[in-house]
Amino acid sequence: MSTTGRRVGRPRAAQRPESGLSARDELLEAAAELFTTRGYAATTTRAVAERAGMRQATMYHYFSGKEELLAELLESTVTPSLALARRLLADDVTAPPARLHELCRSDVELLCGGPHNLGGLYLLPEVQSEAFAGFHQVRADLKDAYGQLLAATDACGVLDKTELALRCDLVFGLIEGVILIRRSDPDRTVAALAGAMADAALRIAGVGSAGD
Amino acid sequence: MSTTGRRVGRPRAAQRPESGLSARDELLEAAAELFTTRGYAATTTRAVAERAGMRQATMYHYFSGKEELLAELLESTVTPSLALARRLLADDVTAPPARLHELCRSDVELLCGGPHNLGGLYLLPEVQSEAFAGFHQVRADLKDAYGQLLAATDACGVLDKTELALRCDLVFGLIEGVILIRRSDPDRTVAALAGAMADAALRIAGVGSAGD
DNA sequence: ATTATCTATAGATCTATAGATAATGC
DNA sequence: ATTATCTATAGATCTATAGATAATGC
Repeated sequence: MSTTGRRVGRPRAAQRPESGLSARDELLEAAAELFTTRGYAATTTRAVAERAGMRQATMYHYFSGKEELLAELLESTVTPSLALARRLLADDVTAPPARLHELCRSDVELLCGGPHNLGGLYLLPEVQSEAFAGFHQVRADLKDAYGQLLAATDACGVLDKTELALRCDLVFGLIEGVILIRRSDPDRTVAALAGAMADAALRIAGVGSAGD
Repeated sequence: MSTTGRRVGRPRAAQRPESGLSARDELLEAAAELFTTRGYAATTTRAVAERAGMRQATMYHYFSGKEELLAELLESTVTPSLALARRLLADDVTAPPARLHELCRSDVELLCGGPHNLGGLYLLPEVQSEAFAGFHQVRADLKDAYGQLLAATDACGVLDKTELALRCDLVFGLIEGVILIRRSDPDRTVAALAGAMADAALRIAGVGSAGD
């Protein structure tokens, strides 16, 4: 029974109060802050490790390098959204527009939720590389879910395939655009913004009431 | 009268066909490509210079460093839009919704126009630094112009100040979001997208016809 | 003389590995 | 014995400057 936080292994050189996180999570947390504020390439492995409370070389005990840190952070931004989208797709009780609204709303909340505008990581040019195929796959699945809900929303089948794809791009772009809004105006009330964006998404989808 | 391209100064080590651009513009062009595809911090001064056809040290004859290159590229993405916005604000013939529509449409065209998704540079975390105050000022002015056109569009004065500010954020966010759309789907027909986004912007503004 | 370029390089990094060390666990 | 950490460092950069050089201009 370890009452104090004494752990296996050589003690750290710079002792700090216990964060409660595992060393691995301390590194992810540090990387999230530094990558989002200074940029990925501009952040050194030393900066990440030291902010996490350990020496540079120790990082390699947990990650093979910066790239692995980024890949893990990226996936954490889309995985919860995809899980929600799958739940909403399976829901055959709620009307499609309400489900689309809910997906948009929660997605905005998730993207704005954490302390570090993690969504902004996806804007890094480096992310286009194939090293992040896992992330791109999850994101593509998420977008596909948007497309399915959009199609369901257009119950009468007014829109053809091309038009649906265009609206999907617009809605998905609007929602991901919240990353830019959050960046230029970080102290916004998230709940209000999320609701307004979901309303806007429905208007773009073509089911918004004319004068709400 | 110089029929050949013989110029003052020591000749370049690696001779290439005349690009027609000044050395300064060759550097900006090279930087635009590399910054947008590989990222700012990941791009070395050597990479920029060599792609522009000169040696690394020569770059310092034209720019004080990478930062100055980025600052100049950034401003080039918003200055034309602001000029257009000012023209539209001064136009007292065209109806406000049509002017807002035109601003959105051209803005999308400008952001998607060049060969290099230059708008994407604005997503770089480094840009938040004060070194780019000039760019941020122009962008703020542009957003302000959007706000004024939006207010004019709401002729009856249905929306209060807060609601107008929110819609301005949404519209501006939607338009800038085209950067993300372009990145994930680079081969899109720009004209169609620009029209669709301008339509979507008007719907968000609250003046879209219900069933178009 | 002026200019645009070059070559060379000092100094400052940064990454990733090798190998030592100081805990706990058995 | 196992583990988490440390220290030290080789090798590979990258930036920015100093100073030389090869054109044109007068």
